[in-house]
Order: sequence, then C-alpha cells, then structure tokens
Amino acid sequence: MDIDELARRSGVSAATVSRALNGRPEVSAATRARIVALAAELGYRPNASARTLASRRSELIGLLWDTDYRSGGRQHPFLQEVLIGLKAALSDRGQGLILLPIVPPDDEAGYVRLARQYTLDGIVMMGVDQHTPQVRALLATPIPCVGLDLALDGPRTASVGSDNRTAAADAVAHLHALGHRRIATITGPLDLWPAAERLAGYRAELARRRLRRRPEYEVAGDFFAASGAAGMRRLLDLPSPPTAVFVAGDAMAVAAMQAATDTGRTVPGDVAVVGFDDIDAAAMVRPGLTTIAQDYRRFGTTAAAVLAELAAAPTTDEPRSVLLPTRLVVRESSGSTAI
Amino acid sequence: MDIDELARRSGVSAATVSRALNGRPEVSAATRARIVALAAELGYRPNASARTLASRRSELIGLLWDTDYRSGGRQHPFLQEVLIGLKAALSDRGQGLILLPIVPPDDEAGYVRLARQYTLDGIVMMGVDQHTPQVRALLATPIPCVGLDLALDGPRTASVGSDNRTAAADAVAHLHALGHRRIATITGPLDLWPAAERLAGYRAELARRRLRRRPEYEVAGDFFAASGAAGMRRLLDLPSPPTAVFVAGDAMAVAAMQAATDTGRTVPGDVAVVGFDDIDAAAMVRPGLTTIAQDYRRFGTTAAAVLAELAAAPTTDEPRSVLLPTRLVVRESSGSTAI
DNA sequence: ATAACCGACGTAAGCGCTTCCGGCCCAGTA
DNA sequence: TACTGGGCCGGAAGCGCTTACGTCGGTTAT
Repeated sequence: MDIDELARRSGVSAATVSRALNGRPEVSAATRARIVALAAELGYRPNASARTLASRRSELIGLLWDTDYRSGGRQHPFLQEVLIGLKAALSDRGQGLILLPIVPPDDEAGYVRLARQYTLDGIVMMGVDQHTPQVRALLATPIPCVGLDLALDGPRTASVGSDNRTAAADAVAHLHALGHRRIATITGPLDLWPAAERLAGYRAELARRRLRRRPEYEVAGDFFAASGAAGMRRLLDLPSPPTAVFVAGDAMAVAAMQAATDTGRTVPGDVAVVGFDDIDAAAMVRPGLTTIAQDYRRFGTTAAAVLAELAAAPTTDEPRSVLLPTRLVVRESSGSTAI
Repeated sequence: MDIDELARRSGVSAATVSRALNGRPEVSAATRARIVALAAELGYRPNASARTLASRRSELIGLLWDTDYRSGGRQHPFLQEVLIGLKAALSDRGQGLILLPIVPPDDEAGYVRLARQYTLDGIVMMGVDQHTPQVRALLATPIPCVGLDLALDGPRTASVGSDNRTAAADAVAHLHALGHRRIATITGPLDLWPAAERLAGYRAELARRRLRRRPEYEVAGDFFAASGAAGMRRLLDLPSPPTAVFVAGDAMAVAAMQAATDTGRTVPGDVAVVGFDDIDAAAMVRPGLTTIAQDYRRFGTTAAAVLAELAAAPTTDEPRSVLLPTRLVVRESSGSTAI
C-alpha cells in the first residue's frame, strides 16, 4: 500500500494525496476528507525513508547520552523517565526517537556518524561533556540541540534542567526552619552545572537567612557514594560539627547517613540530612531520606517542546534556558514529621 | 558529499562505489581500496534514508518496552544497561536503535505505526504483554523479534533472559549451606516468565536437598515493595516461621527486611533474606542485601546477536531461547561473611 | 468585454542510494 | 582460431515520497 495506490483508489494524483495528508492548504476540504478517510481505512502508512529522502526532514530526533556519566550510580538518573517524557511529546508531533549513546570504547565517535547519516531534526543531550571535539562538532551543525541538566552554548541550542539553585535553597530553608543553624553541604563535581548551581543555592540561602558561611562546611564530593561517606566523616570530625547537612546527590546522601551512624551518631538526632534526586533507594533506606525530587518526565516533554521551537525559530541568537520546578520530599532523615 | 561526487572523484561510477563500500564481491581489490580510502578521507557518509529506500533494509532495530511495566520500581530494571549492551553490539553491525516505548495513553498503538513506517530489521521487546492485539500484530509480521525476560512464541522469534531457575536454586542452596532448613519464598506475579521460573527453581532446589516443601512458605508478591512487606509479615506470623526467605525481587526484599525489623526481628539473625536483581538500593540499605545479579548488559548484546541470527536464518521453526548465567552477590542479609 | 488572478489539482523532476542487466576484456577451452 | 566464461564495471531503472511548476476552470477587477 503505497501512495500511488492510495491515489488511484481515491481518484486523485499522488501529489494531492501527499498534500492532503501533510496538511497543505492547496487541497479542497472535501478532497482532503475523502483521502484522509480512505487512508485510515486502508491503514496507509507513509514510508519514513522515502519521506525523509524527499523532504530532507527526518521527523527523528536523537538522544545523545554518555553511558559513563558521573551520576553516582549504575543508573543514569531516571533515563527511563526522561525517555517517557520525550516520547510522549514526540509522538504528539509524529516524531521518532533514535538513540545515540556514547558507548565506551568510543569507536571514532560513532554517534557523530549516526547523527549525520540520519538527517536528524534535533538532538537531546544528557550527561555528555560538551567540550569534546565530537560534541562540539555536533553543536556546530545546523541541527538544533538541547541539553538536559547541561548548559549548552552555541546557536540553535537551549538547555532544560531543574532550578537547582532554588531547590538547594529550599533544602537549606527546610533545615533552617527545623531549627538548624550549623548547616553544611557536600557538593557534586563543581564543573557540572547542576552541582555548581546547588552549591550556589546553598550559599544564597545561608546569606538570605543571615547564617554564617563557613568554608569548612563546604566539602567536595563527586556524586558517588564513597565521597558522601568521606565527606560526612570529615564534617563530623570538625571541632564544631554541623547539625545538618545538605548533600547534593542521593547516592552520597545515603552513604553519608551510614557514615554518621557508623561513627555513633543518629540521623536525624545528631545530624539531619537532606539529599537531592529522590532515587528509588531514598524511600527504601532507614531513616527515609528527605530529598529534592526532580520531574524528569517533564525534562523530556520540555526538551521536545524546546526543540520544536528551535527548529521553527529563525536562528535564535542567545541560547534559551528553561528551569523546571522541583519538589521537596520530606522523610525522616531531616527530623521533620511534617508532610 | 554524496555518492555521485565520491564516484566522480574516484573515477568510477556510483554503482561501483556502492558495491565497494558494501563489500560486494564484484569489485577489484585495488578499486575497492582506492574508494574506501577516499571515502574515509572525504568523510563520506551514505544517507541512511536513501539506502533504506533503495535496499529495503533499514539497519534499524526497534526497542519496544512498556513504560508501565510491573517492575516494582520507577526504574525499569536496568533499562540503561540493556541499552548500552544493545548499542555496543549494534554499532559493531552498523545498526541503529530506535525507541518504540508504549506510552500510557496508548495512542492507537503508535508503536505499531512506527514499526511499519521505519522498515525495521528487528525488534527487541522488554516488559510488554505479548497478548495484546498490537504486540501480536507485530509478532505476526515478518520482522524478527526477540523478547527480553519474556517468552515469545511465533516464527522468527527468540527469547533471552537470565537462567532464573538456576539462579533461584543458587539462592536456596546458599541459604541451605548456611544451615537454614525452613526456607520460604515471596514470589513475583506468576504470569510473568521470570517470576514463574524463580519459583520453579526454589522448589527444585528444596527437592534436591530433600527439604520439605510447605505451601504456606510460598507467598505471592507482585514485585512491588508493599507486597514484600506484607509477605514477610505473613511468614513471620506462621506457627512455624521460616528462618530464611528467598524474595524474588529486590524491591520486595528490602521492604521485607524492614517489615521484619519493624516487628522486632533482626536480619539476618532471626530471619535471613536473599533477593533478586541487585538493584542499586541493595548495596545501600543496612544490612546489605544478598541478592542475585543479572548481567543486563549482556542481555543487550545477546539480543542483538540473536536478532542477527534470526534475520540470517531461513524461517526458523522453533523459537530459540538463550539463558544467561547470573551471579550471587553475598552481602550481610543472608548472614554469611564469606565472599 | 478582456485581463488578471486564484484555488485546486496534475505532471514530472528529483532526493541519494541499490541493483538488475548488460557490455567489455582477458583468460581458458575446444 | 573461434568460442565460452568469468571478473569488473557502467547505465539506468527504480525505491516511495515531496514539491517546484504548469494547467485549467472560475472569480473578480478594469
């Protein structure tokens, strides 16, 4: 069942069928209705390759993600959720999603090859290092790109992510409201945008609440568990240890809680902790981890929407940036019983 | 840079270039070498759509997965790992991966449409209900399909998954070796292949070790945490409660441990537990959860390989089934200190 | 009245590949 | 020597669409 047959059966030319199905204006309403109805009845599906070849628009967007991303766990934070969101939004537009994972041993950037082979309409990047020559090559391309949790630059690019700064501030505010005054933090790798923003939010909220900022209360982590444990031990060994700590990632936060209990402290009694990400384990450990939940599904839908804008807009000058709201999930680790 | 230009520059026809690059035999070694070298130098990339259109082979395989899968967590078990494995293997073959997620308000099976629009070379299914008419429609198609953790039937299909039966037996054997004689189990939803196999393995090992099988020691769960907690409570309330329980999923296992401690028991002191899946949280909770780890990355690579076989083989009559080995990860919850 | 215009459609030329069908040339055979 | 048979390659016909461009009636302006 190709377009010619459908054309024959509906008594028009293939050109008209194409126009009718693609919503072009040069078709009378009556003809269009007839064709659309017949197409549905016969289950006609345009061939994606032919369409792409002829129109040089693929209706395909690529998802580039680094399988080695420093996420602190084996799971990329909520890859699945992002995928669901992306697909939901893309389906509405009739677009497909193709994967361009960066698989370690990077075979001379196979994903770059892929991106060029398929004439992609857009690329979503998550957890990649945008300073590698390969990624820069993609960015230089006329293909619109949007970074998830990633501040991209260049023309035809945008970023979407959580409002990490406000989220971190919320966490600190929560702790402060519970009476804590000596609030420390364990950060992520500060070259990553979200990690830097979370630290900034922590500092900002301390200032806003006129709490003294102590350099020794800012210890560096890398999102992995071990650094969380190490960080907590360092904080507790301080002459004046904090009574609460905001940990910039849940994997670190869980390890930090255990480090605290291992050294004889109780959580939240001796030290309260709030994490970031709301990974599955946050609800499974005891005490339950108070943390910041991100709406990853919305990451996906937003990315799709932004990509569409980018494709439509005439060479946008300055990179857009969309910040999504987060949600504080209160469990036991912060010592609050409030919901 | 299209094939014609490359042809011109290398002084042959486009037909010869195509043959040279596709490894056809009708080209002299010298010509081929020249063309291949020039192609690499000029960075020539064949247009995927044109190639697919002309050859009706897409070099694309689809991944169908149900975003609502009953996995017990928000994360599909190791979707990411499977993707990495798949991609690694597919890249070697020069194939791409397109996603066909089943997104909740299933828009008249958009994935079926996609599968037909792109002329897919194969489909990998994970966590789908193969009894829905849509999936059956896909299976009826000449496209090769392989199910992950899913026993597919039909021509040109195969399944790959862990050897759940042996794995469950290993778990029981581990518990038995530690001295336990009253070993219970909390199962997954038994209409799912892996869940049924795990129960079968549990029973088989009991029999092999001449342990009495008690019906009240087999309680039904659904892979979700709540059912694990409920199951454990029920087991502990028995007149003769088990001293060890094999829980068929980690989310349930973690909840089961907590239910045990909540009712005043200690793990592993009063009741030992071993789980299944080795989710991230298994290493994060206290006590650490002894569990069965599956090699999800290998799921992906194996699926790709099987798909290739399926495509090559002349209408295979009986569905193949590949069982992958698992690994027992011993932590504290089983009461063993051995590695 | 004629000219200019517009909406609705058909014709045909691609899009960038693959592949069938030959054709040429040089061995090997009778 | 004439004939056959490969090996190697070019020509050209698609693959199933999209999209200029052209055409043809029927309006509207002049």
